[in-house]
Amino acid sequence: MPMYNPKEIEPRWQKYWEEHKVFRAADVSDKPKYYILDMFPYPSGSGLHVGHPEGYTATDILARYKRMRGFNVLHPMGWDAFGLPAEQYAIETGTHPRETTQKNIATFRRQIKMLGFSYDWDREVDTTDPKYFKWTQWIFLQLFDTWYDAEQKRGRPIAELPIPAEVEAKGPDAVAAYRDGKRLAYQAEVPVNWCAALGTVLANEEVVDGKSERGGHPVVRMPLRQWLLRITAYADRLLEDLEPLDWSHSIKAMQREWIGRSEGAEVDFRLAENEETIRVFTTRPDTLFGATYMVLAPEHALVKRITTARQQTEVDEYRAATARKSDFERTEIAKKKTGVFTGAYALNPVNGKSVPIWIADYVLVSYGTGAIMAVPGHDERDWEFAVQFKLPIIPVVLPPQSWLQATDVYRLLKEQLAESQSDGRQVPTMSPGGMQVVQKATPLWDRLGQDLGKVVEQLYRNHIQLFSEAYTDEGTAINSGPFDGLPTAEFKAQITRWLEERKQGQRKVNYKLRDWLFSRQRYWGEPFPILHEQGGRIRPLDVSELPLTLPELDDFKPSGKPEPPLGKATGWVQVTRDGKTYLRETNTMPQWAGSCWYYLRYIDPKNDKAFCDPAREKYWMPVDLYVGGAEHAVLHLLYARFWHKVLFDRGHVHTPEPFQRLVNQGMILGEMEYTGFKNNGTWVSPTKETPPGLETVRLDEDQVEKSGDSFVLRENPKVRVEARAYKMSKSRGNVVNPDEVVDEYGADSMRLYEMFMGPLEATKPWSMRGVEGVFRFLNRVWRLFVDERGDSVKLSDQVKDVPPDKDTLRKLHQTIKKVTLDLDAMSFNTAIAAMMELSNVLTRHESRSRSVLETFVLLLSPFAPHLAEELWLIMGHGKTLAHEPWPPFDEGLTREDEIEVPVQINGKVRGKIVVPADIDQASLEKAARADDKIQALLAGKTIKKVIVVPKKLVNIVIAG
RNA sequence: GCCGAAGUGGCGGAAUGGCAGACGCGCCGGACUCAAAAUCCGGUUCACGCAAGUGAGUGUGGGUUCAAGUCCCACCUUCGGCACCA
Repeated sequence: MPMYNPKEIEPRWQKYWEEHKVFRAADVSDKPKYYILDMFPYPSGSGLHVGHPEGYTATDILARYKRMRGFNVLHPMGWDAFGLPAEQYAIETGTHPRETTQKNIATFRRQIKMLGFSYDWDREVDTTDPKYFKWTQWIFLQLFDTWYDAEQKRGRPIAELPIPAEVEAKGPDAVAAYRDGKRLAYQAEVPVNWCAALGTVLANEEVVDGKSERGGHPVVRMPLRQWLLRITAYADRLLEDLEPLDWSHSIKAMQREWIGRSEGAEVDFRLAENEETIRVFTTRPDTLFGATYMVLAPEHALVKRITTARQQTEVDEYRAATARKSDFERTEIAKKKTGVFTGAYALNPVNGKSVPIWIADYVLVSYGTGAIMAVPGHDERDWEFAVQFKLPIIPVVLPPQSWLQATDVYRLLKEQLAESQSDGRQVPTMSPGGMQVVQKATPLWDRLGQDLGKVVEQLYRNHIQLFSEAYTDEGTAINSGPFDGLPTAEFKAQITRWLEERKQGQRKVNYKLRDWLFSRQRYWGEPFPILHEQGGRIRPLDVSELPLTLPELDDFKPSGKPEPPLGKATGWVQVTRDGKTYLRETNTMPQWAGSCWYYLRYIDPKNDKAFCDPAREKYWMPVDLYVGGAEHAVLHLLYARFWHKVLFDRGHVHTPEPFQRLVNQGMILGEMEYTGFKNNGTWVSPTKETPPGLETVRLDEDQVEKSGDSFVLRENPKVRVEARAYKMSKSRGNVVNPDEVVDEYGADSMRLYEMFMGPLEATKPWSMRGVEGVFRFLNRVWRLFVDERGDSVKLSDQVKDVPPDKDTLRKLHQTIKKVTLDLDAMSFNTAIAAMMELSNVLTRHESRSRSVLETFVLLLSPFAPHLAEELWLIMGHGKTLAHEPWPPFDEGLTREDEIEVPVQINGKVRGKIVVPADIDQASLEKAARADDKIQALLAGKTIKKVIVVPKKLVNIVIAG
């Protein structure tokens, strides 16, 4: 009974591939290279998830395809194995994270191998392997040894940093401190997100809604000495170099937004009372004349010095309250603005007017200068604040009429006008605000020729308080002294020059991007290769001392204080060098570190002299295609690009960008679920906000039916039910385990289904029935070759050494063409559909041409490699098909002899004609007109126009 | 609120401005079978009709065009990201 048996076939071929090293990438080769990379996984304890193999299958298909197209393909896999869960588990059970990690890696490796991916396993990397993180530490030392030369726009060795004479004069300590302050890896006392439950500091991006991303524990802000990486120095280059990359528009947009470049000016406001100045950043220097107050962030250093005695208590209280709030709370309660007056005043540099200085938590200390000039007329936040605290509002930008006429003021006056013209009756009810508008408008009415537009404009100029919101776009300057009448852009340029001439301001570019908080108070991470001398001097380890491995610990429990657990390893921490005693850095690197450069290590994974051999780097880089989940759209990709640029500046890699093309696979959701709702036992339809406390009932597919736009209960069609697929999660119980799928249908079916579900980049629900569908397809393919009724596995008698008939040959070449073009476009689902069509055609034939079947196997082989290898073997080939040339197609053979062309009358299909494929335009029109049905419909009508699209259609336009 | 992606049969989805629904699932009918499963063949957007057919139809409303799922404008919904960034 030689049935298709993936359980037997698949392990056998996996063993063959491994033993024969079929997928080894040559380090040097005359062939063109193709580097195709997957985002390597974090080997979690729960094993592989069906989401992982989606991207891996896509890249594997392409890797196999590219090999057949004659490329030397680099397709590696590895493990991003440092991470919190293993340490969390160690804290709970005392198991060493290394042990947990190795176990998890073994599971992942087994699961990934079971799917038959063509990885070059000799290149496997593991970020927790000292042979690997030796070079992670080495790259950190490169960052430590680099400063950013803003003039040359590149990172340079710290030894080349010019030391100012006055620093030099203060001695070697001052010079060292100066250097340390310029390095790309530097220490600073920064307010960090301290998570007591995890016993660690989290990066901003690891904090979601004021809670830790992992575990959902509360997070508070506290100042701590930390390592930071000066990624902000590279902000401009990270932005500019994004442009030419072949990445999706949306990922580029997300990165751009994250970097958040904004152009504007820094302006200095002198204090009224003393010599202090407050520097603010603004993107709208053209609104300076409308600055009626200033706001400092509560944490701003100047607050202490400027607060007057009278306001002291209030300010202190406000500052204390702010410090207690997490970032989350600060934004949560953002609906209503809060703040207090400091008692101090500053002088507006453009007109010398005195403006009050407030503090408020809507100003962030970490952006710009931590202080703003408030222009309530033209900034929404300032408007709200000014209304709240009754601060003056001065309009300095005249909005266009289109905006003015969309305001409540305009609408109100218009209504008023209509009322009075109709019967002169008083408007029965009018708000006090409305009354005011009318009252202010009345004297203007006759003076401005009863022009409503002019009246509203005049009201805007003189009574801006009547309006309900700030106008924040560009317009024409008003109330701005000599600058009146200038359009915004021109004004900005002029005022910036004006400020620069008076040394009161300058052009300035700001970024949302912050320096990267690079240290963690954890055990399971790369130790920093840094020694601390008493007195604060730091000394990097020598390259020869790398790798610096982790000390063994008895327990991994956090101290509950911000001190990292490595501090417990006293023997490890104390070091003597050249007779001096040093303390090792006890922070460790974050999980991102290892993943920032792994793609380089794959190129030369065993090198112990360098992170990567330069000649090999030159051959393989950049990565031609990088595939992974969109969750890494910003951080991983931004961090990796940053490290790559530093390595580039320091001459270690030859491309400024690591990943030429990036594709994000979509998420795979659980199976579609139907949910009904019951209230006290009675079925109810869900509403927009379904009240809590309703009983939810999982419904079977045949209990529901479609009615209009929604699904309803079959037994009671008045009751709507919810139909949707959810994210897979343990708690929902809708997780699909690849082991089970492979066990039941085999790896080839799993692979094929993952690709057949829909476009790679789309989010799509899983369906076990769908897996069964592709499994049936593979069974049909098997039966094309093998007679299942025979006693042993051998080629079916129906396969004959005969040339194919014309139709089959055409279908074959059409399929080759379709599959080839679809692979190049990564449209895997339609390529599979094309192969299904071919197999459907072949199934119908009693006898099958051997040459057609051979070509078909080659087409199928990247998708279902095990089955394809087996069939190739059955056809009598002695070795793997992995390096067989990809079948070419003959364009001439794909063409049909006859085609069916629709004939339309006024755009509606009214008939179809069969004509020779190479028919000329005139004959096609003639044939269309000659068709019986068409003639009948045309009888007695006037033809206005005939459109003939060669080989496509004829459209006859008639009158009436 | 802002940015991005997407809305097509019962479901997943397919369609260089040129026959909407390829392919698969599900369902219906038939063949094979004592029967079932598996397999093979046929049908399957909806409405009306015995049928030939007719009409409607790609989130909604407008527009461009001989022709719109596809292009333009406005809006709605869902998903992803960002969110007091001055």
